[in-house]
Amino acid sequence: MGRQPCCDKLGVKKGPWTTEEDKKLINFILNNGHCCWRALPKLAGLRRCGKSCRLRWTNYIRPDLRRGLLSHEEEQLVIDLHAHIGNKWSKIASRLPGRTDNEIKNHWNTHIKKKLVKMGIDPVTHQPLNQDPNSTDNPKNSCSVSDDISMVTKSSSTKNIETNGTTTEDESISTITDQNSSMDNDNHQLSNIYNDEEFFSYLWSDESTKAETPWSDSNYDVGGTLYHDNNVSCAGADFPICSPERINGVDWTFQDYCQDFGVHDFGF
DNA sequence: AATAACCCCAACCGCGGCTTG
DNA sequence: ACAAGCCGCGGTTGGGGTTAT
Repeated sequence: MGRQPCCDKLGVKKGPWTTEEDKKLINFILNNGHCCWRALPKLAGLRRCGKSCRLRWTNYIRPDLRRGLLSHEEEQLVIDLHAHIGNKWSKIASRLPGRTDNEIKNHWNTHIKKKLVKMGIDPVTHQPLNQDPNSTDNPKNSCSVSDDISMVTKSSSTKNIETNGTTTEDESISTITDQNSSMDNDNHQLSNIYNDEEFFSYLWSDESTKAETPWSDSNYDVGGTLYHDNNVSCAGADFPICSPERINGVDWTFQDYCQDFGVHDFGF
């Protein structure tokens, strides 16, 4: 009955990944994809459990990741999405290309949360801290916050966030869009997301996946049919290279990604 | 210079939903 | 139908790095 055990708990390594382990993981996934996380460690010669490999790949190694702090616009988007859907980090991350749920969660807990509290905003309800969360009063009367955050707060506080997963939309999204109207091209993607009225119904639904992110947008699906364009030879092996992807107005290739987060150290 | 306090984030843990046999 | 296991998600933590004293 049932499946085989996921992994042999005995002899499974824990803790920080070494460069050597990363190299093995990258080499294996680039050559074979990650069709099955359970089998991957053994096939790749890693003494890790599949879960750990998946985490390492999705949160750190994945070539489409953007490193570094979240931009101001990304931060605003996170705040607004959080006001709508709460701690659905994976869904929030699906709207920030190159960002992981773990990264956003960390950023929320270490930066945004504190920032909101400092501004007198409850990071859970997105209401002013001294105001009854159920109240529909205009928060502007009871709270003074910075322009950026107050805009977000205003938008979220004029909305009924219900626990059953439905919400009554109003002009809040366009409010934010107005604010973003002065953004440069790099930020248009984000403002478009704000402006996407269908987006929030997408988020509420179970249909939402990461299918719209650049990563799973076919170009980076190493588990499937991807790397269709070119190959590059390295250390006697052919590594597939994806088509350039446009993120925030910049054309990226797999090599760019690798260089950006240091995979060149592995010999790519 | 030493050390205490704080910050940050990679990685682990546990749970729920889904899949498999 | 059901038990066992996988996968993905959100919460939490440990330790390295940084700043303050």
